Amino acid sequence: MKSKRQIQKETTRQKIMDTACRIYAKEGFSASTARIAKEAGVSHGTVFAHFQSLNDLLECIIGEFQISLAAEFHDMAESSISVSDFLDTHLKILMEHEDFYLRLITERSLLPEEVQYVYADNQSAIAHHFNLMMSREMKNGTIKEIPVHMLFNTWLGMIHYYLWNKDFFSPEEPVLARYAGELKHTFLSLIRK
Amino acid sequence: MKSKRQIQKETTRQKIMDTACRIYAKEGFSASTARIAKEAGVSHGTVFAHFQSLNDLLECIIGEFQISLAAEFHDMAESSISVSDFLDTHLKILMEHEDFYLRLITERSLLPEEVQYVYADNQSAIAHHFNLMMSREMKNGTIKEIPVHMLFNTWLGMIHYYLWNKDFFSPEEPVLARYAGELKHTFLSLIRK
Amino acid sequence: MKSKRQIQKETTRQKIMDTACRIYAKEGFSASTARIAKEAGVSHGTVFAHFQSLNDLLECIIGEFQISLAAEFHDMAESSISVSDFLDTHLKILMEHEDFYLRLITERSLLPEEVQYVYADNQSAIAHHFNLMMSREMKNGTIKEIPVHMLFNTWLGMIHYYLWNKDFFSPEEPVLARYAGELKHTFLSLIRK
Amino acid sequence: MKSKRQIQKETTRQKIMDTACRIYAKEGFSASTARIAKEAGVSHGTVFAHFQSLNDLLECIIGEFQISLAAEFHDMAESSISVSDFLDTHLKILMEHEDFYLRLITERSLLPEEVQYVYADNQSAIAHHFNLMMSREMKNGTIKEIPVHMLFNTWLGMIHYYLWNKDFFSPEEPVLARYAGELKHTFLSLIRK
DNA sequence: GATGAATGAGAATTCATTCAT
DNA sequence: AATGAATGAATTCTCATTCAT
Repeated sequence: MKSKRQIQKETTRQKIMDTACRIYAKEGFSASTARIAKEAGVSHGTVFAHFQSLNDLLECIIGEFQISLAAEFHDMAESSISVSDFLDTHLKILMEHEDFYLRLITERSLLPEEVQYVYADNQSAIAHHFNLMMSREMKNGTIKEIPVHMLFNTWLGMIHYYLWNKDFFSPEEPVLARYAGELKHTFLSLIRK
Repeated sequence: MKSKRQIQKETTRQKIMDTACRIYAKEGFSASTARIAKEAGVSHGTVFAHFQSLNDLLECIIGEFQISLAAEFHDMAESSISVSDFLDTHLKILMEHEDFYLRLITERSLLPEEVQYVYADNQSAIAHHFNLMMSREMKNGTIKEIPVHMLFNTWLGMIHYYLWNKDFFSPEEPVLARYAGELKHTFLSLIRK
Repeated sequence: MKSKRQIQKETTRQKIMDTACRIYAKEGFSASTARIAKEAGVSHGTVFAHFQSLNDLLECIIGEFQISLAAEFHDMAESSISVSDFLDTHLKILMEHEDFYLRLITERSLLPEEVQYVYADNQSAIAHHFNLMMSREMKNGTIKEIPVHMLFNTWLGMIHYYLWNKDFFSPEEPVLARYAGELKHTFLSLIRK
Repeated sequence: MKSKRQIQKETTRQKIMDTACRIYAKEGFSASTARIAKEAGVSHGTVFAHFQSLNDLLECIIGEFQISLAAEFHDMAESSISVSDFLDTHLKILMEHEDFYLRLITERSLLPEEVQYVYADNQSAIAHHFNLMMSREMKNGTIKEIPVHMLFNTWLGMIHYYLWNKDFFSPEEPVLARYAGELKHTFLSLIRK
């Protein structure tokens, strides 16, 4: 059982992470630690009482995000049998985290190196599921014979392209929700024999 | 006819732009104005004598870049008849400017909003050429019946995906040169009936 | 008789002081209170439960150090008859505490004013012994007729000079151990008629 | 001939250095750059426009100080023939810079390493003059046969001891002025046969 | 037109100290 | 008595921008 103080600590830490996450999602990773502290309702020093450095904060936030994504993807892999289901679920998961995911892919270069590895690891987990499924379909002869990694890159490329150009495609509302159908349909048309 | 002074002014302006362009391509858009001035061999103040602000400088540089890209694309459109040729030329043009183009798409969030419109405008010029060609091919029945704008987004999505993940795909040497063949081949396989 | 709680309190207090002393000797007085608490195995707050402030801690530590030095000097005074013995013992005592003593004299400016008085008091105790002995020798006609306080200042000046320039004279190993003989010999040569 | 701006620049730089020097002499090297800027009547940023970093400022200030001391010592070496003259001049030079010199020797450990070499270099220049003179005297048989480097260390040890204990010996007025005579007399008595 | 010294508003980070638990 | 999370002022340093020369 946790003591009151442990709970308080965890609460504060989570408050900082949530606030940072929200601000990063809304305005990007260049938000200052002072800004985050203020918005989280804690002192500037408190941020550094919980995180060694800004990099550490970023690592934790992005790590947590990736872990939660990975968990969702894992569940997805179990349940989704058809390619169509898979793409639906993939899009659905990304849609639920669109803002933050968008920042992650558009501002990746601003982030410390360590964080980027976390990202890469996670992507390859998804790729693995994707590839297994596509290989199966290919054997069944329902889709074209194209190296599976290229199929994955094409699919993710399409999604990222829409996210990346969100302000062009859908400045106000979420892009993925709006174009999910079209994306999936196009991809399926492309891979179909 | 231009006075000597006007020529001098133009020369200085171009020197600043060229230097900034080179530095941005090499090290990203976080390079400081002082750094650019020094490398261009002019005083720090001169940068602001020619450009109202850093944003203005960025706008000009990126605008110029897009215009030059657009010009190259225009020439391309004339000469390239087949889809295969078109993709080759598109890749070739991007390959020639890979460094700067990569910075442009990976660090876009650092750039002022105004710049982003410039970018969009240009992309649609390319899209126009692309769409014309694809429509023609579709009529000829050589490729699948898929909305042309989706084909364009898929193609550009693939290219950007490789650029954006350069550090994963090809950290040392240019990505596009290395994967141009695979990209083109995959795309052609996908759109073929 | 002390209650268990009082004993515990005293133990903790001493643990903090010992740890601080060790850290200060090794790394200087800029060590943080958090660092000391951690190394002592107590919470950061505990340091301030035992000492009103950092200054208070420093005062206590340095006070204790001086008292222990004074006690050792007192014993020395009893047993050492000749000047040569006296100098030997003086050096021996300082050698045993070289690290902390060195920090004390090289980083004195970081210390609170109050501490500096503690230091002064102790030095005069040593001076007293020194002076008694030198006066006796002077009467015996074995050494030059020079005001005893000047002899003391010369002697201590020499020692401090070597400590203060330790990084020049003997960066790795203890300075005093290395130069004790030379120091003593020189001083004796100087005061001899 | 210097332009107005060059003069202005030099003036500002010197103003910062002079102010820093004054503050350091009065209050020690822990004075903040903001404090120095304010007192010098310039913006905080200006300090860093003239000096790359705090370390750089310190290096410049201490370097300049040592150079000026070295110059004075050099002149001294020419003119002072007797040991007595030498000691007088040495004391006189130090007396003229007592405050800063005192900070330099009492807070040396707080200073960046690079600075410490500057200090060491200068000391050895003085030592060289001192040793030449003492060797000569020793040959003449007017003083005791003691290794010259030990004589130097004893002399400098005495001076530093008085400076270091200034608050004990002479808290209000300069120490060296007050004790110069006694210091010189004692040293001469000690080295005389 | 070009200069470059000066600006000052931030940035991340540290640390002695407090106080509710 | 001991805890340790929270504080916030202070630190060095960066950088786009201005303006007198």
